[in-house]
Amino acid sequence: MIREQIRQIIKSAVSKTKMLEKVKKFEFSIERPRHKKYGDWSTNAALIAAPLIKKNPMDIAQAIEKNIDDTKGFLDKVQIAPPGFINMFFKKDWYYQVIERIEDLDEKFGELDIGKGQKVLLEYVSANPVGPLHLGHGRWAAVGDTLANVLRKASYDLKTEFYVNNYGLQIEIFTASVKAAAMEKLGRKVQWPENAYRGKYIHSIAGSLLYHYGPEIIEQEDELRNKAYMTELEEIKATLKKAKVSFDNYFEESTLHENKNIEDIISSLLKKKEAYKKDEALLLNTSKHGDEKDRVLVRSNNESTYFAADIAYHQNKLERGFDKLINIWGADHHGYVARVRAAIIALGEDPKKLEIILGQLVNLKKGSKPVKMSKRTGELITLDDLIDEVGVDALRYTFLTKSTDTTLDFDIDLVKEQSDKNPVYYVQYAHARICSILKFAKEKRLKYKGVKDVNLKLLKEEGEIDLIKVLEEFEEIVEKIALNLTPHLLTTYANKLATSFHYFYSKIRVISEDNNLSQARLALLNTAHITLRNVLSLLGVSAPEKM
RNA sequence: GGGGCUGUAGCUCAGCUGGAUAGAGCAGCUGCCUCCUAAGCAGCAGGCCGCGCGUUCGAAUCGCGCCAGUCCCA
Repeated sequence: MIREQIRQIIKSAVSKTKMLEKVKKFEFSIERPRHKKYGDWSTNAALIAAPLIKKNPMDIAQAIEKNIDDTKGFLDKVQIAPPGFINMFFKKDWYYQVIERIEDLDEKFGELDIGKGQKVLLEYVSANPVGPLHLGHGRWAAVGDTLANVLRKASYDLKTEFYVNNYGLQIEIFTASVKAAAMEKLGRKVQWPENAYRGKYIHSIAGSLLYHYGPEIIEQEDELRNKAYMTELEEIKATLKKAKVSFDNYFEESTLHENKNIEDIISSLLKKKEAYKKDEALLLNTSKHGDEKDRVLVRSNNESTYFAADIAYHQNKLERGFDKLINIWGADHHGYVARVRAAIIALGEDPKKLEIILGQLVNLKKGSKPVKMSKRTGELITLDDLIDEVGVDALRYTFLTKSTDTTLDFDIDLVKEQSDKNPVYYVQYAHARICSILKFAKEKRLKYKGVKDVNLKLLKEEGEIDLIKVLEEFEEIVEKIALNLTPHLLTTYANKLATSFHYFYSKIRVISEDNNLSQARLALLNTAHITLRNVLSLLGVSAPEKM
């Protein structure tokens, strides 16, 4: 990328000054200045150097500037600005090159090789299959899916996974609830379990099971349990599909029990002397590895804990050869992070392989009133309903405008009400406008010849050059997201790109009497089209041809 | 009591691996459609970047302390 090329140029200029020969570590930044008057790129090298060699930063800057060797010839001018910035201005020719490159790369524009050779497993959503997905799940679905798209674009060998919690107390209560609902349907006397799930969906699952398997299913305990949660899991998958989210793998917790993975992990931890007996229970020595206290693996009634299963699960992931495990967890699980990390250390694995994105929660609101989200009250707004109400595009985009670090107030009324003015439409509208111009060109029987046969030098308006500059940033955005796991930067960029395009659109007419100029502008339009399409595709948001 | 996250414009939020005049959307006000879609553009107004101290040539950004909100654990 261009940033590294500039870094090399500055580096060699610095070494030619011979000022920093005695300095061992010299790190400076290459950045895009906020204001145009400071050029296209800028470096603080002189400011960093000043205290190291006790010289005036302006003098150092001047010395560096004199030694800049622009072999590729894309620098128009270099300026020194107080207190010691070196600002570089690029020739327009350099930006014309960007157009050629984008057109050439097309849908590959934005691809990077930074992740090459790294196997990554991204686990997210992982909702218990005992009820429909709700708003909070939707946030992680959108964030996780887009993050996955970006990581793949950055050449990571990525797999996505949904951990299905189909074992344990929750499932038993859920099964008992479905059973009670089924019996009620058959007119039998029912004792609803304590803490029963009471939602409408419980009754519809019961109805569906009775319809497909007859009343006998009620008495077949294992069958009932499996069919019940699998029915719900299918619902979850359908909702995910609606949200345009798909997983490479659904990993069922029960397999860890069936394959004795949990037993194995426990005996191996005992052997390593990481686990110990206390009273009748078995504990893992997590406090030795940074957790605040030791945690129970097996209770005194001889049942293994959820934690034990989770250790086995993570071990399983590592055994599958992943170099990095990324988990997206809701912030309410944050107390869990330390103990899972500790467990990984106890297993003798590298805890750095585990990266956990703790996503803050979503508060659902209707107007100014908070809406309680509980699976058991039965009164809950499902993700499915929500997609119907606001649309996938608006939903995904909205979720991706916020950093995972912020608690999100999601006001249904507001999102519905303002849907016309939602930022997603602003971005999509830019795409529709591009298509509209292309359509108009077609009507005029004006055929774009391809960048090789176009005189790009005709592009010299401010609105044109500025647009190219924004297009060029796309790769940096992909890089930043992949390295920092911050997919929300994509909407910030999408918005910037749309703004730049809308400005271009309002100032510059693409199709005109001047044929050569029209061709040049069609080249630019084409690259804007490619970039916007690629951005929207990473976001999982549709790119409409008209609106 | 301990911990995670947050505190930036009236509202919802970007920016936070330190940079030169702090941004967007919504809400408000003023202009702009005989011309590729006005779901747009241009402009106005709106900010002790929670508070204090520190580090630095330079702090919304880093460190420490405090205050507030939220969630988790006790």
